[in-house]
Amino acid sequence: MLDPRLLRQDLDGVARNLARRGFVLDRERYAALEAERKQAQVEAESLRRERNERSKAIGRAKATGGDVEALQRDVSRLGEALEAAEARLEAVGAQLDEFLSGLPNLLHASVPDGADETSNVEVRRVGEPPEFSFEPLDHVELGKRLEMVDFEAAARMSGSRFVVLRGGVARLHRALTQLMLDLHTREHGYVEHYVPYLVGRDALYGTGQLPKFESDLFAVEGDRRLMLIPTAEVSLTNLVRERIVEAEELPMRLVAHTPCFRSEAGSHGQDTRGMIRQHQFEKVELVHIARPADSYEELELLVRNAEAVLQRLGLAYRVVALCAGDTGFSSAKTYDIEVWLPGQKRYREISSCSNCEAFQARRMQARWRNPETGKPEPLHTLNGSGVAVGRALIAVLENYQQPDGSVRVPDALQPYMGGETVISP
RNA sequence: GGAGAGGUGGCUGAGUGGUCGAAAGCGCUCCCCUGCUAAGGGAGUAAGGGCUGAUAAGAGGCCCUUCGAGGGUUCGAAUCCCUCCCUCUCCGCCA
Repeated sequence: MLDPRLLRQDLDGVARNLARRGFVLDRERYAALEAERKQAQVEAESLRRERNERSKAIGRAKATGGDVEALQRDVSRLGEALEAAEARLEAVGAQLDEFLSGLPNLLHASVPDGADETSNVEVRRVGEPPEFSFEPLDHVELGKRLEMVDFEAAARMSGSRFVVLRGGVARLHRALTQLMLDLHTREHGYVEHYVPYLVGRDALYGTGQLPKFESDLFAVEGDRRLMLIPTAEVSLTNLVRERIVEAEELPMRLVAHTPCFRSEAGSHGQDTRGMIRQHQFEKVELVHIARPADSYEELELLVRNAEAVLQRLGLAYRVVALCAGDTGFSSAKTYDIEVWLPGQKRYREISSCSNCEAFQARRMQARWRNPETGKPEPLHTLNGSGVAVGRALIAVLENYQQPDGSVRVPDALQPYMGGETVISP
C-alpha cells in the first residue's frame, strides 16, 4: 500500500514512478473517487457530531429531570441522513481500497530502467563456472542415473511439478537446509523461527500476495479460509503485524526454513523439465525488519548473507539489480542472485532479495516508535531467499558431477552428510 | 468435539445504558527538590483517520472512529441481544 497522503499530495509524481514499471495509474478515476470520499466523509462525520451533541444533551436533560421527548424526536430524523451518508462513504471507501491495494510499490531511484529481465544490470560476478572434460548432464539426467530423483512417482500421486527424492540426493537436500540455517544463525546472527505454513488471508494481504495474486496460491478446502504460504516471507514478516516495535528491537533479522507452495498458474510450459519450478519446494528465508533510515544498508547485508551460502558451497554466481519492469509488486528494489547451472549453461535465479520499504508495513500496520518524534511510524521490511533449497540442490548436482555420473559432496556439506564424500548409485 | 470462564490503553486491572476514550497501579517522558546512590513532589503519556492550516514541506485548531471482529436494539452501547474469532480451565480425542 502506498501512503494515501502521498497520492493526494503528488499524484503526478506517483504516476511517473509507477510508469517506470509499465503501470498506468488512472489518475482521473483516482481523483473522482477521492473527491467523493472527501465529500462523503465530511458529511458523515458532521452528522455524527451533531447526533453525539444532541444525545449528550438528552443525557444532561434527563439528569436534571427536564423534558426529553422533543429532543429525542429531533435526533431520530438525523439518523436517516446519517445512515445514507455512511452507506455512501462505505461504498466509496471500498472502491478506493480496491484501487489503492492494486497499486504496486514505488521504485527506489537507483532501480535501472527497463521493461523486462533483459534490462537487469549485473552488479557483480563471483566465482568461475567449472570446466568439464566431458559434456555435463543436467540434474534430471543425473538424478535418473543415480535413481534418486523420480518425477514419475511424484506425478502418479500429485501430478506435474512435483518430485520424489531418495537416498543420497534426499540427504543432500536435507544437508543443504541444515548448512544454510547454521550459517545464518551462527555466523550471521539471525534468529531461527518455526512458523505456520497455513495462514489467513489478512497475512497474505499484508505481504502483498492478496488480493492481486490469489491465483498463484493454494487454498485449503473446508471452512477455515486458510492458504498455503508461497514463501516464509509471509509468516516471518507478519510477526510484526499490528505491532508497535520499540526502536531498540531494530533491526530484527529472522530466518526460517519452510516448504513453499505455488500454483504456478500462468506459467504453463515454462521450466517444465526438472525441478526448477515446482508446486512445492523448500526455502530458507531471511527477513529483516528495519528502521527506515537503515533499510538500504540492510538490503546490502541481506544480499551478502545470501551470497555467503553459495560461496560456502563453492558455486559460481552473479548478482543482478532488477530493472523497473522486472521488480515485484511489493518491492522498491530487488537484487537477484543467479547461480551457474552447467546443465543449462547459464545463470539461474536462486535468490531474490527485496526492500519493500513501508509498503508491506502499511498494509499490516507494522510500526516502530521513532524516538525522535515519539510517534509510531511504519517500519521497513525486507526479505530474501537464503537460499532456495531445491535450486541449490540442482546447482550442487550439476556443478559437482563427475564423469561416471556420481556427484562429489562439497566440503561444507560433508559434516551434514555423515562424512559421505560422494553420491553414487 | 462437549462444559465453563474470559478478551478493556505499553503492561496489570476497574468499569453493566448518558460529559467513559475509559478509575487506579506499574512503566515511560519532562519539570522541581535533593551535592553521589536511594527516596520524594508535580505535570504529561492509546491508536487510526478527516477537515483546516502559521512558518516554504507542516505547529496549532476543530471533528470522527476504535474497549477481540461483525451485525442488532437505542436519541445514546465498553456496558443489553445475536453470530464469529481467540485465550484459559476441565472432559473427550490425538502426534
